[in-house]
Formats: sequence, C-alpha cells, structure tokens
Amino acid sequence: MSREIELSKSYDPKKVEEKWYAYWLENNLFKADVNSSRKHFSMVIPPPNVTGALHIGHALNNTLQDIVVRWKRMQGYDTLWLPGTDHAGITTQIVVEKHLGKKGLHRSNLGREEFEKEVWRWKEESEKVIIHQLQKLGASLDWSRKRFTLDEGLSRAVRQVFVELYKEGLIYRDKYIVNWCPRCKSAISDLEVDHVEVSGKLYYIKYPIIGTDKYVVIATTRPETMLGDTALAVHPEDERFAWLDGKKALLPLVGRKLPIIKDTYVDREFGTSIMKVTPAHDPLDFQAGLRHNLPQILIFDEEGRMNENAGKFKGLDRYQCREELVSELKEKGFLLKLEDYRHAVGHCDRCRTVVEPYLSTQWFVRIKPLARKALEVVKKDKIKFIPSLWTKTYYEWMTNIHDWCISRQLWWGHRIPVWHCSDCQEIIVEVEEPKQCRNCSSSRIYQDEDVLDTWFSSALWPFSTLGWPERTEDLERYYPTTLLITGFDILFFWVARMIMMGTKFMKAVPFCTVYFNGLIRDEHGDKMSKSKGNVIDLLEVIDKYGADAVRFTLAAMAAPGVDIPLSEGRMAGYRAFTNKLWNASRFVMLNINPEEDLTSYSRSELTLIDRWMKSRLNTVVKDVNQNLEKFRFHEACHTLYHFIWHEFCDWYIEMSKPYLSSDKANERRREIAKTLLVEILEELVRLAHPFMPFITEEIWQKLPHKDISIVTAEYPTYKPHAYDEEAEQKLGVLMELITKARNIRAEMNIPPSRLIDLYLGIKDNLMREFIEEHKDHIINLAKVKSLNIDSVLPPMQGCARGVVPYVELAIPLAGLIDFEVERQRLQKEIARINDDLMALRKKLNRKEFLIKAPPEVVANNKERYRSLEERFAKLTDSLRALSDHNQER
RNA sequence: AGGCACGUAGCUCAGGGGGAGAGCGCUACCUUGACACGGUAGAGGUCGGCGGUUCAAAUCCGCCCGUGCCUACCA
Repeated sequence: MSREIELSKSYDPKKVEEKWYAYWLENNLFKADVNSSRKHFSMVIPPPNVTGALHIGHALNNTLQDIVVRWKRMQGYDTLWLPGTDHAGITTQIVVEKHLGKKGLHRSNLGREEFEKEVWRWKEESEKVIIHQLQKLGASLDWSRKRFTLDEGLSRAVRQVFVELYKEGLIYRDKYIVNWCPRCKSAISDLEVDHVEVSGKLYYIKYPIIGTDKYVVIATTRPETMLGDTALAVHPEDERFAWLDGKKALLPLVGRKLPIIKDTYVDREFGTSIMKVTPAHDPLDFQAGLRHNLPQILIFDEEGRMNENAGKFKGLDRYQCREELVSELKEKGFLLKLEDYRHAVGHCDRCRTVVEPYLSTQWFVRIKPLARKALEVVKKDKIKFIPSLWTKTYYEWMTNIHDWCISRQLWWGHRIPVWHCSDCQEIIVEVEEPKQCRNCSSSRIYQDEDVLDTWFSSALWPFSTLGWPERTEDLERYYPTTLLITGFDILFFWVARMIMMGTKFMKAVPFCTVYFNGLIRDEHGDKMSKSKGNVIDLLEVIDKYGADAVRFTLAAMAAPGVDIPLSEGRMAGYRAFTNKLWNASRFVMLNINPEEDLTSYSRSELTLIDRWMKSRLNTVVKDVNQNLEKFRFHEACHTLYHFIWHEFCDWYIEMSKPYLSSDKANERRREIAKTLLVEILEELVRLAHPFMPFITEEIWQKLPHKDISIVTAEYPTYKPHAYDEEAEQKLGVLMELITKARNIRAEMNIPPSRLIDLYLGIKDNLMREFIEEHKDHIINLAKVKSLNIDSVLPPMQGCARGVVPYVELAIPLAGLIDFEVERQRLQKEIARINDDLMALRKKLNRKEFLIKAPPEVVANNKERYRSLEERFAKLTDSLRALSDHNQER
C-alpha cells in the first residue's frame, strides 16, 4: 500500500527535481578532481550575461552541454564543467539605465561610483536568477569554480593581456573613424553594428563652382554631414569633370571653399559620379582626407547634437538638423531633387540606434598577427568545428578582418589599464596602478576613463577562469578544454577571439572541438522576442512540463546547424514520454520486490523474447553512444524514445505480463522475467540519464544499485557479440503476425471485447515450433479464443485472411463476415503488393543491375521479390476463394 | 553585391545513392489491473521545378524558382 502511494499514476516532476539536485550538490558529484588519475574532460560555459534571466536559447545550449558532460562523467572521466557569468558591458549598462529611468534617475545624477554600485547590485540579483535557472534545468556544473568576468583574478588577466599586447605594439591608440552610438555615447566595434535595409531619401544638392555660373550636383543620404565637407572628389580619369581642374566649389549655406580632389575611390558609374568629402564623418572620406591632407571637421558631439562647427544649426539633434537644413536648401534653391532610396543603415546592435561614423581617439588591437595564428590552428585541424560548414565562414572573416576597436566610453566594465600624466602627457600602461609618472615623476596622473569591450575579457575566458596568469593546477590539467558548445551567432564575437587570445597567451588552442547549436525560433520560424510576445519562459515551461521534458524536447530538436522551431506542443509530447517511462517503471515496481524477486540466470534459461530485448537494447546502446560521439543529439533522442516507448513498453512489457501473473507460468520463469525487467530498466535509465537526469535518478534509486547516484554510475557500453540474430528475426515474425491479426480485426470491425479464432499456417518447421512456444502471447495480444497452428491452413470458408513472412493467417467469421468489406480489404493489399512487385520486377530484369549492383543488394531485392510474390499468390487465392464462396450463397 | 543554408505527410521537421520516416494533428474502435500525458488499427507524400552523373537519385552535380541567415566602406 505504501508503495502505491509512492508511485503515483502520473509522473510529478516537482516532487523529484529539487530533491535530487540538492542531493547531487550535497555529495559533490559535479566537482572536478584536479588530482584524479582518470582522464579528464573539460568545458567552460558560455557565460550568460548578467542582464536578467536566461531564455530558452540558453536552455538549449546548456542542455546540450549537460548531456555531454553527464555522459562523459558516467564514462568515468574526471569532468569539469565550469560555470560563470559575463558582465556584458553595454548590454547590462543599458538595462540598468532603463531600470533607473523608471525611477526617474539618470546615471549622470548618480555619478560613476554610485552607478557602478547600482550595476553590481543588479549583477548580484541577476546572477542569482541565472544560477537558479541552471540548477532547475539540472545543469551539472562545478559550482565551486564559478567565475565572473569582473572577478579580481579575471580582471588581473585582462590587464596582463592588455599590457603585454601594448608592449608588443599589438595594441595602439589612434584618432580614427569608428562606429559611434549616440545613445550609448560610445564607440562600438564593426561587429556590433547591424546593417538594416531601410527606406530613406537620396538628396541631390547643387554645389556652385566658384568663378563660373555653373554648379555640380552631389547626391547624399545624410545631407547634414555637408556641414563637415572639406572637399569634392571626382575620379581622376573622368573626362566629364576635366573642366573642374583648378576650380573650387562653394559649400551651400556655409560658404566654405572646397577644393576638388581626384581620387580613384570615386565610382564613375554611381550616382552623379562626383562626391562630397566629409573626413570626420565617413570612413572612406576619412582615408581620402588623409591622402589629400584635408581638414577634419567634426560637426556633432557624442550625443549626435550639432556643435559650433554647424553654425546656426548648433544644438539641434542630427535629424532635426537634417530637416531644417534641407528646407533651407530648398528655399535657397540648392536642393535639386529628392529620391526614394533603399539602403543599408548601421544600427547599434544593443540599442537599435542608428550609428554614425565618427572621428575620435580610441584604443585598437592590431588584429592581423593574431588572426594569422588563429587561422592556422583551424586550418591545421587543431580545432574542429561542428558542423564543419562554419569553418569556411571563419576563414573568410579571419582573412578580411579589420583592427578591433576595444575602448568603450562606458562606466561598466574593465577600466583600461592606462594612466595619463597631466604634466607631460606621458602614457603609462601597467598591470598595477602606478604612483607617479615614469617620465616626469609627477604624481598628477589619472587613469583612462574608458573601459574595454566586453568581448576582450570574454576572449580570455577559457584560461582566465582556470587561474591564468597564475600557473594553477587547474590550468595545467584542464587547458585546453575538450569542447565548447555555443551558438554560431557569436562565432566572430567570441569563438574567434578566444582562439586568437588562447593561441597567443597559452600557446595552445582554447578548445579542441567547437559544436555550434542552432538558434531557437518559435513554431513558425520567427525569432523570439519580447515585443512579439512569442518568448517561451524557461521556468514556466519547466514548471509546466518538467525539466526532463524540456531538456528532451530541446535535445530532440537540436539538429546541428539549423534553426530550431520550438513549440509548447512539443514539450507536451515529451512530457507524455517522461510519463510513459514513469509508468513503465511503475509497472515494474508494482510487480516486483527488488529485494526478494531477483535471481541469477544462465543464458539458456532466457526466452527468445528476453534475448530479443537484450539484443535490441545493446543495439540502442551502440546507437546512442555513437550519436553522442558525433553530437547528433536529436538522433540519440529519437532512438531512445522509440526504443523505450515502442519496443520496451509496447512489446517487452506486454509480453512479460503473462509470466508475472501467478497462474500462467512456473516459479522459475517468473523469477527470471522479473529479473530481466529490472535489469533492462536499470540499464535503460542509465542510458537515458544524460538526457533526463531527474526522472532517471528517481527511478534508478528505487532499483537495486551499488553507487550512491546514477550520476556516477557506469554508462552502458556496446557489446559487439551481444547481437542476437535468431531472436531478432523470430520476434520480428511474431510481432508482424500479431499486428496482422489486429489489423484484420480492426478492418473487419471486430470489437475488442470479442475474442477470435485464429488459424495459422506455417511451413517452416523451426518457425512453427517457435510460434507454438509463444502462442500465449498471440492469444493475449491479438485477443484470441482458440489458436490453431499447423503447417498449412485447413480448408475453410467464410474467413478473413492475411499473409506475413512465414505465416498465413485465417480468422473464421461465421455469420459475421461482410464479404464486400473483406473483398475490398484484400484487393487493397493485393494492389499495394502488386505495385511493389512491378517496381522490383523492372529492376531485377535489368542486366546492368544484376551485374553492377553489389551482390548483397541484388540478393536482398530477389528475396523481397520472392516474399512479395508468395504473399501476392496467397492473397489472390484468398480473394478467389471468397468470390467462389460468395457465389455459392 | 557576395557567401552559406534550407524547400520531404495538414503543421513543425529528421533522414541522406538500392524497401518514403518521426512528433503533433486527423479518422475509427477501446475506461483491457503500468500509463486516457493511455491502447489498437488506419488515412495522408510525383521528397520545390528542369536537366545531368549512375545499373540505381528524395539522396550526388548543374541551372532555375522560392525562403531564411551571415558578411559588405558605394555616396
């Protein structure tokens, strides 16, 4: 009775998940052992941003990592899966600013120090949420090694790397055109700019040529930048503009005299073939400006507000300025025309503001030397990308890479380890804060205001988390890490940069394999976003379906390298699966007392059904292991799902039932059946554990076991000699004939409550013997009253008939048979077989096929033909007999 | 503009040179002592189009159409 209560009719995840996660933690099961003599497996988590909570994409990423790490742990590896979070500079700062905004505050009111404190508080909260979510998901991370990118140790690593790169000349400071986000008031890197197609306008503006009554027409999408024009440019070989030689143009509204330069960067085919040059606000113009010694006039400030160089437009926002300037141009006759124009405009990928090319002084990483090495290690296969199609993308990007702007005008992040001397302007770059200027000994020094790009510290993650620059035991043992699992969307941002930094500072790749998981989308393939309202909340779905079902759904859909359309319907489906597994276990538990009922047995005591099940399980063990080796999570899941539901539950448990009831079997058989059920189930839950950690632990703990947890139990391994051909072949026949009998019942509308008489004709002696021995199963599963087995069917009339390999079936339906229904049923099947026969005949009649196809393929086809032909003949006979009978009546 | 994917059952997608698959949905029957989050049976597809390679193509190759994604300094 107490056991009935223990095993409720449906699986309730809430009752078991929390309990087992706490148990795992108490027993330190996730902790890596740096002194272990076993082989190691190591992996670092892609650190989630401390911006709030994890989304379902994180759940996918971490589920896959957890599957691998649990699998490796059970295989006996000393596993390290290192957890941590990322400070996520801009992203977090924006989130906290918005949060403050709701309270009517702005960071400028707080000041840098207070604001930083505020972000730290946010970080603490967010990290708590993230850790809680990961634990709910069952992630087996080594929490004793948790890291954060702004931790003291990691910050030290950042400074060390900066200083070393600087001293090698790989970091430099320069005045350059960068991507500028006026909302963030910061520079951002090329990667952080999203190019979005938008409908804009192309403005055609007349620029008068001084000393003539002529003008040239310039087309631009950003007319306000004309305030910073310092030249016009034409292609040197463009004859159409030869007349401009030695002339100057007059900048409308401003009155500045503009020289006309000749430069090949002008495209003669495009637009009006003559360009305005704005060196402080366009990257190409900037380069041209350097070539031609043009002045650089900055016309707006860091917020995108016009400055004193904009004359009377000073103080206006860039777009207001555009409006007013254009209307004035129109008024004064300088605006020739306006055209609709579609073009790609850069947006800040964090806040969606339109970015501006903007001249400012920034810090850069000279990337080529680093990229060259990083390219080499992948080309030499020191790092493998899965799916491999990303390799090519990586090569292309690494080859065309530009210097990396790493300074950000933010308050949240690693302060750049650079000090400026107020007296002599010396720049001091040191790991430790200097007390005085090393040049003039002045103590009037101050630290650079800027912080580093978040990805600068993320790039060090695989070794900074292990203790670098100290030579720790962890670093020695676990670097390079074995595997990285991440999304392909951060291939350039993160993966590529880790490879650059790892090869540079560790002289070794940061990981040996990178698996890229797909991106989660909604069921219609749309991106999930809060504004669309199609986001799936992680804790909510875990609450609704259970962590195991959520995990299994994600893993089952994780085909490599493709987007994953996720719907809750899927999760409901896999919740049903966990429930199925639960109930299969419940069946075993309710029938068996593991302490008393188990026995040892010899192979000769097993039925063919037992042998079939063991053989099938062995094959499934092979498949699952092989699929995990190849990161084919979805196939591993499908194999498990099909085996558990449609082989173990549908057939094996069903066929075990007669042996468990007291009247149908002898004591010895019953013992063995019970033992086998327990044995198979136990191996099965171990096999499924990496995918569904909670339910498998719950079941496993109720079964006889040695270790303290399934977490460290041995993972099933394939035994090459355990394949049992005889059992698989014979059970195949048994199952097919039962299915056929059921099929006839259903099609002849025989109600399930009505038992049938079943006649079987089996020529093959061995097969007949086997079926004889297992007739009870046919009786049970096909609902048979009397079963007659002989080498041929007796002559009978008024029967429904069927044929499967080795076996003919007849079901007398005296008084019940609807001849028309039976005739149609037979004709349908005959037609289907006939189609197959014709296709096969065609194939077998071709000489080339017989000569060139592999012999086993030919043999296989011939056998299929023979078998189909036999069924065809028998069914045709049945149909004829039916017609004869019909006529007699 | 280039690059890369994808187009298979009503829906969402696996598969990947020799017998068209899954989940959900659908139809019929069934509260059978593990499970109605269940059982049994079933319907449904010229595997985007056109060519090519091959004894054999949904699968490999080319072109086309359609859909996504990434990269890009054309005013």
